[in-house]
Amino acid sequence: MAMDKIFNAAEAEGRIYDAWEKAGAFKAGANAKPGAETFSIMIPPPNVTGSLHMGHAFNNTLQDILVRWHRMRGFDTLWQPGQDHAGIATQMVVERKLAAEGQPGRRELGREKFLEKVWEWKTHSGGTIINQLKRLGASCDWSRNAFTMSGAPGAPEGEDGNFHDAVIKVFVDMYNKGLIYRGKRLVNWDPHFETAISDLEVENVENPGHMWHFKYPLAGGETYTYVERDEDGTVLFEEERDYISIATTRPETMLGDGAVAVHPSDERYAPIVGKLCEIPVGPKEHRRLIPIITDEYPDPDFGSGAVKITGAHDFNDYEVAKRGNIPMYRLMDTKAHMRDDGAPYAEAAKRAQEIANGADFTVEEVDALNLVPDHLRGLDRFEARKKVVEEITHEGLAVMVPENDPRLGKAAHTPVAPEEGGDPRDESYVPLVESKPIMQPFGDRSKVVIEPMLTDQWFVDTSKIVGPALEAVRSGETTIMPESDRKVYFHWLENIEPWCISRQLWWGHQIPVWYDEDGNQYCAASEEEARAMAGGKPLSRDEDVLDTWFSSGLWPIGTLGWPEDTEELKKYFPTDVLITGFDIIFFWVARMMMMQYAVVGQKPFSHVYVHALVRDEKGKKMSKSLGNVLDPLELIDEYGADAVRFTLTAMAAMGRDLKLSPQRIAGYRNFTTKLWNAARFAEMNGATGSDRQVPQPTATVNKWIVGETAKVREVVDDALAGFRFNDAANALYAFVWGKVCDWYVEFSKPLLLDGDEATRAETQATMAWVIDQCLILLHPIMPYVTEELWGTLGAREKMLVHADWPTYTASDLVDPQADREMNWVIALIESVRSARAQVHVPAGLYVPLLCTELDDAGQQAWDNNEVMIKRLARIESLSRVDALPKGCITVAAEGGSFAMPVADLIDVAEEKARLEKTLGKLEKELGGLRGRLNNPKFVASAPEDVVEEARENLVLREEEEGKLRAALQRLAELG
RNA sequence: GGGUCGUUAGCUCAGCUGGUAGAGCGCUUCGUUUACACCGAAGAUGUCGGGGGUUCGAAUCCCUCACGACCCACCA
Repeated sequence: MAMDKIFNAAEAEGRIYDAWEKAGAFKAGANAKPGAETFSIMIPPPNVTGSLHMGHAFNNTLQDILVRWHRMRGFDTLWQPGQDHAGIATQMVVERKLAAEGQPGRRELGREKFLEKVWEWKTHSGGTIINQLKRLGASCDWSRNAFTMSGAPGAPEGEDGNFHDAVIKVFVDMYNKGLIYRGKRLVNWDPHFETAISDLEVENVENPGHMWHFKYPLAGGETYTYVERDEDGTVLFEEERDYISIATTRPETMLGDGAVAVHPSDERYAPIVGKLCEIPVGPKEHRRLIPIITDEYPDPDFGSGAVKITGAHDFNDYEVAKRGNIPMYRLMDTKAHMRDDGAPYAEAAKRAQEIANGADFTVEEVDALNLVPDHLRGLDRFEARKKVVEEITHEGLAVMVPENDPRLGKAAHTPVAPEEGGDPRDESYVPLVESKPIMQPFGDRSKVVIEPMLTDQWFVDTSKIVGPALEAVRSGETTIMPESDRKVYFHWLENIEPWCISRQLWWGHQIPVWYDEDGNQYCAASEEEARAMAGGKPLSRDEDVLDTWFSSGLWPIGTLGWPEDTEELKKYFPTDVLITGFDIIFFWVARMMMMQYAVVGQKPFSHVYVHALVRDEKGKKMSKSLGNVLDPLELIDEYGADAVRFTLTAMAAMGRDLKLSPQRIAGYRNFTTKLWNAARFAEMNGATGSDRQVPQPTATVNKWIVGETAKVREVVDDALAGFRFNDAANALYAFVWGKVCDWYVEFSKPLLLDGDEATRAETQATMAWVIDQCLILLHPIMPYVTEELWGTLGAREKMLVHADWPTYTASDLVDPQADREMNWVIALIESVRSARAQVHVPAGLYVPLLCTELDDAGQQAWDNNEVMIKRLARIESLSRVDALPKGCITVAAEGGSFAMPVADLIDVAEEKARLEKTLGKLEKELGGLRGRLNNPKFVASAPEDVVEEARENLVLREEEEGKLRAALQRLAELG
């Protein structure tokens, strides 16, 4: 049956993938040689909510290449797939779905019912990305597909793995070792999802904002002399003040101030340190007084040099408050609305005043106090901010400056006229509100401003487990590529902060800690155990679940059955390579390193290959909001999975962003077509069904291509071994297109069509073998076309996916004689074609070739390859002559001089120009060579082979130069 | 503010441990020769960001400047 002219990817891909799966081709250990080494890769588990994007396509293509390559080489290979339960993302998706369907919401359903809904959703919609990965051609062992919530309470049938057991066991063990603790800390609070999140889940974004300046009046109307001096102590400014000036970007938090801090060395405020000042907001009759304290934190050169301390709503203030035993008043609820609980303001303020005056207090008591004035209670924090600013300004306690004060910036704001007070000096004074960019923290999923919040959370004491993770990379036990990411890894781990692992969500691994009535903790793998520990006291379980990354941190062991001592764990752990994007080095890579060492005392993987981000053709990050997203599935539909994979591979140079354009993919789709047609040519000429033996041909071309094949095999193996995926892809592209298609197929035509029986048979066998080698070597990158051709071109014992990867070497198969000869032939053909084209000899015209001199090697090369040269260079005949007739175009070859007598065809001036141009280039080269060789220092200090090479080069170039000059000479005689 | 990376042909990028610059796309001219027009043949284009230095020799190593990107960070 005749083959089509192109590969029908859309038709073939599904069929081929099914065949692979049916054959169990991807199963762990499939195609392993007896006693083989193992090779294992853990897939970075995509979120169950995820769908395949370009980053996944890239990431998984690279993994698949390594996996297929090892599997073909006979390793005992495992590519472990699975999904992550993705706490926040999944809970969000299900809640949205419930809302869209008009079903009862999460809170109405209650925890248990809601979780049922999540599992339901997971069962029906959680497999999307698996099918998408299959379309890419990912050869994961799907029979082992894992899920980070498998085996959790409430998990339905089919989700009965033991990942949950692993997570719980790790928590309990770490708790017992003192590596996990609970405490009231200031954490990043996401008011949208109403949960704590870790530092890593916060994105700091610069936005235009304001900084207000307010006056905190001194208690009892006290005054002091405020003096500013320059470095020499000269007085710049001096006035009597009854207030201290405070700058803030968050006026609403003033309600929770516990103190005002100045730097101990700041002489401006020295007279008032230790005194009390008044928070200029809230009901007048209950104005709170707070102490002015000293702390190293305030920078005297920034703003007024005085900082308000709100320990419960700012990370810096929190530290200051801890140092100074300043009460931390929490102002907001879980939605970041101003608190609306507890006693009325007057009562709370009274107690706060006692504390400010020195009364003893506890953290719990302070946290219970609601210092939000009654009329602000329940307001959104931004609403409250507006009100606070208004009230203070109206009262005349904003710092006033002239309208033209540079600090005001360009942004106009309506000055609020003071009802009383204000600055008496000039009516045109306005409140000092600086417009400036402010760094604000946002939740990476909610996109809502994060609120620092004082809450009880669970933490991993990372400082205690970070050591081995650092040491492993320092010592090279685990390597991280590229180097720059290794530095990033170190930098982060060397400055590691405690990891907040509790989330106020429902979808996740619930923390295995129970409390009795007195608040004592019982950490155990089950409620029964906890109860036993508590001596039968009534217990209630901690409501929180664990950060998703806590469980994905256990991915390498959890997917292999730990804590059970499984065969797989013994065989495939530690894994060999982790391939991942730089964006999750901290989230995932670093945590896996820490956790695996903490739990099983071993590295999770030997190599980490960090790849770049896929961007659009303009270098922009692909994002839905920008609308520049390239959907890998659409691209696969249009160009085929092989083209998409090859493109990503060819562009996978380490360390840089990868800008993807459809045009590029089309180019590699053309490459698959090229390969297809080479195979088609082979098939049409009976060059199929290689018997897997390396051919031992006699014809030079055949010897040559066998050697070229061996060379590229070595290049590909070396490249893949070094994770230089692009080098492998480019070498194969150059070989298949540039060597096999451009030359070998062309050379073979006269042999196959007109050669004698033996030559034909030999060429068929060689070509069949070469094409097979192309398919084998390309298979890891382009699995579909290659598998299809493999099946088409012969009856095989095994599918290509399990074909034996070759081990022949260049030193075995390269015939230096054949190599030289073919290079000579190719150079001659190229020279003839070039000369013809430049003087416009009609492309189809066969012309005679004259030869004035030709050495033995050249003669032999000609004789061995005459038919091929004649065909490809369009030569009619070769004759030896003593002198060239007038009007020739000359062609130089190593060891020979050729010419084409085409006097009636050529334009003398054009030919002259051609020769001169060539000569010009040559001369430049000669100049460089002579310059170097005439330099005694070069000859003395350069390595011998370099000098030798230069010498040889010089001889060759000079020979060429001579021929060109002779040709010009003849031309001159003609003209 | 700290860190990392980048600046090479019109575009997108390769160039490992220094030996004198490459690929793909695009462009120009020619071509339908029995694998392929998703093709073939022949071409053109670079003071390798600027400036110093080390070296016989630097796109490649060092210093410096400029521009760009990304990551981290508490300046109220």
